[in-house]
Amino acid sequence: MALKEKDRGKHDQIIEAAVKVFAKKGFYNAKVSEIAREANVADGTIYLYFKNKDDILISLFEEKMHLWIEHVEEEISKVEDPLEKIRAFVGQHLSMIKENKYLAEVMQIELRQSSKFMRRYVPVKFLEYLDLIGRIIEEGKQRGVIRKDVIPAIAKRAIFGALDEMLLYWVLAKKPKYSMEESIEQLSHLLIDGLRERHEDSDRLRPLRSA
Amino acid sequence: MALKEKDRGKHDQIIEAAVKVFAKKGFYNAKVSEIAREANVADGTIYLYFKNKDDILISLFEEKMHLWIEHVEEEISKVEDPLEKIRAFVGQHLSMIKENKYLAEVMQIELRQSSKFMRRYVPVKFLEYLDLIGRIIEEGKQRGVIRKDVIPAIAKRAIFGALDEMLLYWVLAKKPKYSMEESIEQLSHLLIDGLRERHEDSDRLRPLRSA
DNA sequence: AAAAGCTGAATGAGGATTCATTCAGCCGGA
DNA sequence: TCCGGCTGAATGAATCCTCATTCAGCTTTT
Repeated sequence: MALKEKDRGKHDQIIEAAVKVFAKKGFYNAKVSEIAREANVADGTIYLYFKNKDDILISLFEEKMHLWIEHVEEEISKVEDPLEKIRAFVGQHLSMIKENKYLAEVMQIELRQSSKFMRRYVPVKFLEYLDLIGRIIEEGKQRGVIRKDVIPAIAKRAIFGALDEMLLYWVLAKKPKYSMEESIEQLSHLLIDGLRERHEDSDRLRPLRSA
Repeated sequence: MALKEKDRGKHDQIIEAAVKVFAKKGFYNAKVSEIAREANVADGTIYLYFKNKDDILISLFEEKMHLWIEHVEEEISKVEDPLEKIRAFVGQHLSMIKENKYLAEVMQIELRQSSKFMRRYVPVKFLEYLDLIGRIIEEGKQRGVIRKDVIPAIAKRAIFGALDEMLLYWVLAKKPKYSMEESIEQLSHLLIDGLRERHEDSDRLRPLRSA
């Protein structure tokens, strides 16, 4: 009986270790034997659970992303107003680094590489995540709080990009110059103002919130 | 006497070849011998001009980015209004893929990796590029066309991120669903609306341009 | 004929993957 | 209940292959 890791199975142990090692070294500089060591498992054991090194990374993406999407979806569903959902999404995405620093690092740095150079890999889960933003925008347009001329497919990428670059900043910066809260506020304001429909009536100068 | 490449020197030949090969394969999957072949040069020659493989990539970043910044700076200086400068910047960044597809791909995919995992490398030129946006924002605040509460250091990253993700879309998509022009318009509108100061007077519903 | 520039075959390190071996736990027979 | 045999998960040392880098010699320039 396992003493540590409360025996969630070798598969999970290995994934967990891989997140850590990939985050620290990057995929190409990470040694399989290092992952094995971190997972308290023999080198060979890894090949009982994964086809090869690539497969570890891809499984990691899919599984972790899946959990993350579920989490974010739930948080967002608690909010009514689409524009406030945007704010919530901003908050969630940036908080990824608090929830799971290593995961954020791996997603940040390795996902791009992989989707470009691993021939067969299509980042399904990533697209799903993107679409989460897309759906918020659709809803906002429907309800008349987001401009009719916003194209969700474009806007969702722009929004994701803005968030992701901010997240990258925290991932890389040793000593960040701005607090997370401040950044969430800035980003939300920028995006919400950029998206919102401006009605004839008086809301022009209404503050976004009492803040 | 060189027949092709009109003898701009081996150094440039190698950089040019490296851009192509890195774009196609990614840094880690690119073979030095492949770069040599592409550059019509012997493997060993590369080491007369560069310390090692890493050095090729870093030189490439610095040199190419330098040229790119000069180009963008010039284009932007032609525009007066800071908000229109934002539009110009958006246009320029997205056009990178037309000017130099391979370069765009390398910047997109490899720069992140490198700044995280190459211990000593600080992407000076990248920071310079970011700052270009920062200065536009400062100016806009000064002139009262951009909100006073926008923090340039944060906004510049958000803007860069949004642009870069869009660019990535073109780099990766085989069959893009949206035209470049459309995307430039969408992005500009989103960002300009997000940043602009809204004065008491009537510009609330003034269109961004006749479009 | 030096010097400088270039060449590309040879080297050797590094690391992913393999596979012969071990052994903990289970089953059926006595 | 105890024992011998069996199973397959787990191990990790050995293998094998892939390049980055080197350098002894060749070519071109001055």
